[in-house]
Amino acid sequence: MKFVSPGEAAANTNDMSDKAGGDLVRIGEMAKKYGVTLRTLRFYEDKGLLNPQRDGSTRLYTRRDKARLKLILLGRKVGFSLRDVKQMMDLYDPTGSNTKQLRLTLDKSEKQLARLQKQRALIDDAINELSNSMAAVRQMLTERSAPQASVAR
Amino acid sequence: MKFVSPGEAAANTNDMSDKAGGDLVRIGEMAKKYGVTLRTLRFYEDKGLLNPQRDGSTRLYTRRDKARLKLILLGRKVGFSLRDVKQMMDLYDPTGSNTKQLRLTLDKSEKQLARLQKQRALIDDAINELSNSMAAVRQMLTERSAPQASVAR
DNA sequence: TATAGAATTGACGTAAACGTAAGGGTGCAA
DNA sequence: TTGCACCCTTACGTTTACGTCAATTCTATA
Repeated sequence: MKFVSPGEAAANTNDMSDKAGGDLVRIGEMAKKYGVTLRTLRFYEDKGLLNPQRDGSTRLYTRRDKARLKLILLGRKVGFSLRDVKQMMDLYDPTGSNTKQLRLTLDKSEKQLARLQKQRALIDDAINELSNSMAAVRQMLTERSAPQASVAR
Repeated sequence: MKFVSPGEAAANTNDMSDKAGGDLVRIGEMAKKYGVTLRTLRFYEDKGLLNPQRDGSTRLYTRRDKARLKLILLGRKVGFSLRDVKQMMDLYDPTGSNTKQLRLTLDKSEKQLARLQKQRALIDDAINELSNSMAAVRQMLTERSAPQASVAR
């Protein structure tokens, strides 16, 4: 059974033969499309974040999987753990207002935002400290005619 | 053989009986003084970052060890790996201008500074993205009378 | 002297998100 | 038929800086 020959895959328009939304892609194309490795996609699946169909043993990713992957990548970008992402996504219910999901997401987001701001503060701190000691080191290098070392004493 | 009774340890002024600089402290006090665990101190020693004297099997930290620990903690704070810290400290030579050490330190520092700035940029990015999606989620929560979910589709 | 408070050396465990083989299958073009 | 290009599962390895026992010993003090 054939789905998309690797060559013409990019030229794939809208087939829409399948009710669930056509354009099934295999793992290689999926990976290329989103800049991740095959291992990553399989890993996400293993962790319950993705659930592609199968043709025999071959994974086939649908539009839905792509949407989920986008969310995962966004989550990862803003610093959520995969566990968090999973928790939030698991609450998604196509029928319903998803209030719980949204609330949880908002809650986690607030906490994550706080973490990020803290991290930024730490990094700013580190940058300052580092800049200071760099200045000191430069000092010592320029006046290294006077042999007093004061770094490791 | 007794060194410092845990109680009066804090009231320890300058003994200076030993040529190498007195005020030897054991690991417990050392840890308390610098806010690290015993495990950490032993770990640093294991990695060749510290080299306390011994009284039998008991570690005794000198002024020199304290200075080194301070450096380690500073390095850690600005994001150096322990390996980096060790490399830099290993070049320290009490007799000499330490030009090599200083150059290496400066070199590593520049790279680390670049990494920190990159990280800050990433975090700023993340903060922005997160803020945006939070706004979107809030939107959806306020207008959740209209049951169109658009998060996980 | 009994006991509590330090210290010691091992040595396995942890976290996160994959990397990296190893070994094997399928389909298609030359 | 050979040879790629893909795909699969299983499973150990990686990284960093320690955490967490476990079993034992030392020492000071009441």
